[in-house]
Amino acid sequence: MGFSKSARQPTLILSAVAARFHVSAPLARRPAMPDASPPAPTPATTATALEQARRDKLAKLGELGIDPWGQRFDDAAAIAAVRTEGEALDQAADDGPTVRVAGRIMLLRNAGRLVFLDLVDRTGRIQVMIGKKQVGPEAWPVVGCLDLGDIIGVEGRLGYSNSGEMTVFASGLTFLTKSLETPPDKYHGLVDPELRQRMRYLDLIHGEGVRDRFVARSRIIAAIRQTLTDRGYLEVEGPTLQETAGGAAARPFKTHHNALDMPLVLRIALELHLKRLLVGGMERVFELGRVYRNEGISPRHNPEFTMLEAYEAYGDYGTMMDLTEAILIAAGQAAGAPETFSWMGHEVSLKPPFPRKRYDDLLAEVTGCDPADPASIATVAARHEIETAGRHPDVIKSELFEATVEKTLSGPIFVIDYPAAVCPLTKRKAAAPTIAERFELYVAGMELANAYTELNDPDLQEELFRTQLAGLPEDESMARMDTDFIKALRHGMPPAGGLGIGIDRLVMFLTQAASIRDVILFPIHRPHGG
RNA sequence: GCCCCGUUAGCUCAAUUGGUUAGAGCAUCUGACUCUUAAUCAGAGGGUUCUAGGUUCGAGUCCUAGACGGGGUACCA
Repeated sequence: MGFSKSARQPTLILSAVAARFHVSAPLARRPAMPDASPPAPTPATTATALEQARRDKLAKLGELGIDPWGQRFDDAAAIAAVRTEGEALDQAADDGPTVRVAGRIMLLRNAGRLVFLDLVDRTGRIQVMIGKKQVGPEAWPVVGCLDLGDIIGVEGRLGYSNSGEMTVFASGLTFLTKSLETPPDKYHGLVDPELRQRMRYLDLIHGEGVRDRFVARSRIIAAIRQTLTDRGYLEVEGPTLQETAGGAAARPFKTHHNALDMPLVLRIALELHLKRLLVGGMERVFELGRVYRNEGISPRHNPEFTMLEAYEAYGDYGTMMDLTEAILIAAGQAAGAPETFSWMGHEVSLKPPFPRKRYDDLLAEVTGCDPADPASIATVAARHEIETAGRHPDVIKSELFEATVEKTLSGPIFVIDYPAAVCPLTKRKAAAPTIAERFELYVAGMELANAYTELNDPDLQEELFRTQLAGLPEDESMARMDTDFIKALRHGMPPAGGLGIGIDRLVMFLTQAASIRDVILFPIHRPHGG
């Protein structure tokens, strides 16, 4: 849908002597609805009593010849820019410039024939004063129709009130949109976390720092894109509907395609298709996209979340460590995060270089076991009530690491060189085949990034898929056989480094949010029962 | 999935050991006010106490089940 010049709001005509309120297109000119039945009568309950008061004002605006749903309103300045302009003014003078702003009425203070209101737009807040004498008795009734939450445009002189508050002294007002619902408590705002998430639009208006956090999210993602494209990466889009959900260990969401009459799953990772593109000669690729995992919900897990994966031919996990550090620094700056701060009970520092520690060394430090000795690991694992019987030593080691080491990692810290058996997509160290060239970046005990020197030996990849699948339900293994992927590897994938970053967790970290739901605009919720 | 906690007016919150007609602020309505700042002042209206059962002379409060949410835990390499 495009915009046409004809839809432009007629220019406000102001007289220096007697300023008038602008009157927009009469309500009567609006096309009648096909079923021109009268508005549904509203029962006299509390809920609609509040709404009815607003509907009465809506009707009154119509009688005054004003469209309560507004039209295009051009040339409004950002309130933040107006405030900057106002800072430079002499507070005592009354010859400030005429400014034009638009926004939502957040506070309304009625002092008889004088009304003060706080107008908010995406950039800031400013006080507006409207006086009966200043606008004349004809236009004054419009002011009586204003409610908290209404959206208006205002034109007037920028100056200061007697009490020193920067103020737009209205000479013209354009009604832009009526709000039929009562806003939340004007002081406390919306507090109930359920309402805040289900009605995020209200949370964005009334919640302290909520909009800032989502602005930061947008800037973080832009900074990541910039960092990668500056390094010659191409952004691509892989399929979200797949036959086999590979690249991670998670239960997928299942769906079905009717025309093809085939089951499909939603992707759980981006990895395997991006690697196909490495085979295809796209030597530096990344994707920023949604993945879906049919798992539990927690302050750190949402069923759909945003992932970055990046692959660089001729690199390795060391290349990706440098890239990860560059991305975090750029994202931190974009979010305006301080260099050091406290988050989730951890003291964290964005000061590079981030420390790098070997997986086995951390395990030895924290648990006192000998990482090279399966018996020693099993003994310590048993003390942490980890099941050891009949399990691969690397799996026990991995569980022990998660149970003991993870929570001690304040970070950001690179944990490097993982036990190979839990890394079926990773290249082994040439000199030590039981060690995989993999790192995870931890912050506040939470995994933020995961990277490998990518396994590009098709025969080994196929073997790892098979052995990992043996005795394991497919849901529980990340090594889901993907013969098409093996076929691609057989054509030759260059040696490469690959990186995955959980964007939601990164945004949590950089905006110091306690829950993933604070950084996802519309996190999942059960429907309310009917 | 399991454990703990919560749900009272549009919003934010009270309500003694189970005891009168469930209160307050904001919001709404009526009135006053041309310099307010969560404006103020005077008055008024507004409730299926999440739902369904139960115990009791009496339930917002106790019990059972359910719904929704928050935290934890399991799962999530």
